Amino acid sequence: MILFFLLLGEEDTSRVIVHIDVDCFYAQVEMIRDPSLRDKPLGIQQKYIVVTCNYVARKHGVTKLMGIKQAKELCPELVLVKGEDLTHYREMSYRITVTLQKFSPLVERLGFDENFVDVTETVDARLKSTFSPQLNGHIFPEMEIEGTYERHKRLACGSQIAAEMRQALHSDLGITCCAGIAHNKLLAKLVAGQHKPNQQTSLLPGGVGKLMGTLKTARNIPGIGSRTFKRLQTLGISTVQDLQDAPADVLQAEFGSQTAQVMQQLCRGVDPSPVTPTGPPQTISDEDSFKKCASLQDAKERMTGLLQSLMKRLKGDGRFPHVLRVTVRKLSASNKWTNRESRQCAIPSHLFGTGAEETISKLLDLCVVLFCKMVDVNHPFHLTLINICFAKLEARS
DNA sequence: CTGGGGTCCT
DNA sequence: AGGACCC
Repeated sequence: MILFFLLLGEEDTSRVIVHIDVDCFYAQVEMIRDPSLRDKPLGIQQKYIVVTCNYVARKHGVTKLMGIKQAKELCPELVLVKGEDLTHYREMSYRITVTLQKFSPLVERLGFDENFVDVTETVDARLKSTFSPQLNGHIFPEMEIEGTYERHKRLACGSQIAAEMRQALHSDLGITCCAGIAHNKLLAKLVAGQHKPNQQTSLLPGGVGKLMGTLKTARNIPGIGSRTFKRLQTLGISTVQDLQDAPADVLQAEFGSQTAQVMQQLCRGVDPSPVTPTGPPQTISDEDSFKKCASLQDAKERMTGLLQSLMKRLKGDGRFPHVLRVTVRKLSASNKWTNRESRQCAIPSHLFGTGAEETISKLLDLCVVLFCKMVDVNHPFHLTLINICFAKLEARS
């Protein structure tokens, strides 16, 4: 059956994908830790930025990634909680993924607060009983007639499973979220945003065109980032409709045939990418940004702090890293982005044989070597960020 | 006065 | 080692 679609160059619409998107994640974690924050406007602060805020704060016009100063102007009573230490968020994030894994082993994480779950097999199993599920939650596009979803049993079944997932997250962890249910990852993610917060939306296959039409520009298509969007604008392409109408040869000339084809599929709501189970992290990193770091002594103190925190996380992970990477950001008049430099080296396995103190001291020596490959410490320098990353994590050898 | 993370590809 | 993308 699937072969038949593929041979005709058509899409497989038989999958059922659920996208789970936690409501204002960091703010929820802090409200769980301190319930007295629930009815107050709450912002999570990293350096000078409100990275996210609860819905009480949003009513006052506070938004994600807003400067502290502007947020306080809009909402003088805004309560700010520092969120630079991600420990609690990371822990809750993995608890959420583990809870979802009870419904299907096919769970893919996207950042700390989103998960894709492929529930196709669960749907197939449930539909073998004669039971016919009712659709749970909102539907897109909205329709007047209820109960006409007989053709969409699989979607309705998926929406029941999504409701069960959301119930489990709420009763087990106290977390509320949105869910989107559709036949691929792109559409599940996009439709999840239709009704917020703490609601779920299912996409009828006939609503794909309309859903894609709700996007303001092609930049809002996941997978089309700022860089690609600028190149599209160069070609006079800005809206999703522009992209749908763009001649294939124009896109191929700018991006190459593979990228062009993926973009043409995405803008039509076509996304064959599988839900790839995420597993344990590939890297463990810790970073700090600051106004100024201008001496090797200062850098060593900061790197020691990062290493201490990383060693604790490594203990919880159980694996050992075989690569160490140090990244710095140098102060530069123009682009604050992309001006990061990194150097990496192998970690001798014997380094983790002794006590933690000794290990940290030897890792710091390696960090300093890497650091000095990027920064000439005999001349004045001005750094605004240091990152240390453990990579090639393996079971130990 | 734009975080602190992550992924994969080139 | 850097660059794109995601949150």
